[in-house]
Amino acid sequence: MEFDRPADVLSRFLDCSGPAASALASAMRLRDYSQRDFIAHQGDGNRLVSLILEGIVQFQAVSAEGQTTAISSFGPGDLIGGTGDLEENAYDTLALSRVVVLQIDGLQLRDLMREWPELGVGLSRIYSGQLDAVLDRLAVRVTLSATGRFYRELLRLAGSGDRITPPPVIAALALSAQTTRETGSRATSMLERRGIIVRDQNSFTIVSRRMLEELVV
Amino acid sequence: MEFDRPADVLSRFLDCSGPAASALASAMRLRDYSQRDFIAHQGDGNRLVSLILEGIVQFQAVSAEGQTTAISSFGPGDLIGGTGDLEENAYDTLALSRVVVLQIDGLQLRDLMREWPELGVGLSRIYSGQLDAVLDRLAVRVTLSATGRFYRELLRLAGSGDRITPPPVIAALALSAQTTRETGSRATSMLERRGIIVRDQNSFTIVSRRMLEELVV
DNA sequence: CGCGTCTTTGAGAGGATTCAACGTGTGTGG
DNA sequence: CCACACACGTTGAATCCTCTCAAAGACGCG
Repeated sequence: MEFDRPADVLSRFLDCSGPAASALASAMRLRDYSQRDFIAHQGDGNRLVSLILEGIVQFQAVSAEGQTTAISSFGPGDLIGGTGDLEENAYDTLALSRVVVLQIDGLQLRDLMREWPELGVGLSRIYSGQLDAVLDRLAVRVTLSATGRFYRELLRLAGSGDRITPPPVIAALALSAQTTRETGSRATSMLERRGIIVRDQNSFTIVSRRMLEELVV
Repeated sequence: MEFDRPADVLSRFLDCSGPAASALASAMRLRDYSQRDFIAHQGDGNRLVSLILEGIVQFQAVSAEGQTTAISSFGPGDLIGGTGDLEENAYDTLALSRVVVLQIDGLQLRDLMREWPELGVGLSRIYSGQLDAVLDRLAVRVTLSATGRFYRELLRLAGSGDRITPPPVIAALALSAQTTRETGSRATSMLERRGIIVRDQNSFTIVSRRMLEELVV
């Protein structure tokens, strides 16, 4: 991916014409972050708009007591930062892996959109998709129990298959289910005791998908 | 507002030219809902995109045990429904007051955007604003305590003034702070006991805004 | 080998919800 | 006009879900 010209990448992600993509590309700067870099901090203004080309970006909030919880994570094709209207973020933005983005100032993007309206088409599609995803996540957070969310993430990870290789990292799964390692570990061993899953050295097999699905409450 | 021509309203909300607004307006249907009407149910597909002209729309999730929690609420200028990509909503959409919307099928909107790219500019601005708002709300949900969220909603309701008339409905406030009536009531009477607010028959006065703000944790 | 990360399990604490009961006001239908 | 249902508010008590703290072992890496 990083060998493509930025304009091509933009044209693909935003589904826009060559000239528009070129104009935008020349206004954006390529930037990369290594794993665990902070892209933005809680309290920063988010004037900068970044289009993720590669890697996973996670938003996480730290509560008053200091524990951090993952709010949401985004990948290639997603936009982070945005309006520039909002005063500041209520969360940290960090790179979960090596991350490559194209960045532009929010106001400058707005100006460019006036010149190349078609850019808005792709942007609105992306934003709308992210909005749906986040709303869904919020609904799940409110509706489901901690273990329920954990099981749900497990099912999502398994996809349509029943085997997960390599075995998932409990801590990471728990974090993305917005709970703690310990809760994840307890939930997993409960599944194992009940025979709903089988674990071995290098894989994770769902024996009874139905039973697992019933635990998502 | 309802006396304006739809095209004018659209032009204002989407910040687009007259012709584009007219084209869009002729493809959208005006529709209104009375208070407490369901606009969409949990599990429905959301092919339909609605632009809110008037009224407040609330998304609420019902958990397995049956209690409902408000996820987010939107007002005039906001968009509900969306991509059409997502299979189904994880929440109910209901009218909190009388609501007037302009509706269009999501796919049809996509076609129109191909013809009038400038529509995307306004749409992306709206979506991006909503995304920020929802992310903020998610962060708050994860970070703050139940009473903290309640106090925060109270401050938001008060705006820059110190007096709220008519006095807010505790139950509604609690719901929008994603907690229960009881917790809201307890939080309120605590404020009163400590002299941070004063309540009478028909108003609600914040005596010490600073102290109230300190309780938002 | 030491270090850091991951996992596991137990015990404890705390926050928030749930259940229950009661008083109040409002609107509706007989 | 009155009885009644219904939503709201208040308070107490109990419960339960999660998180925190703690400790210990396994594993991979430099």
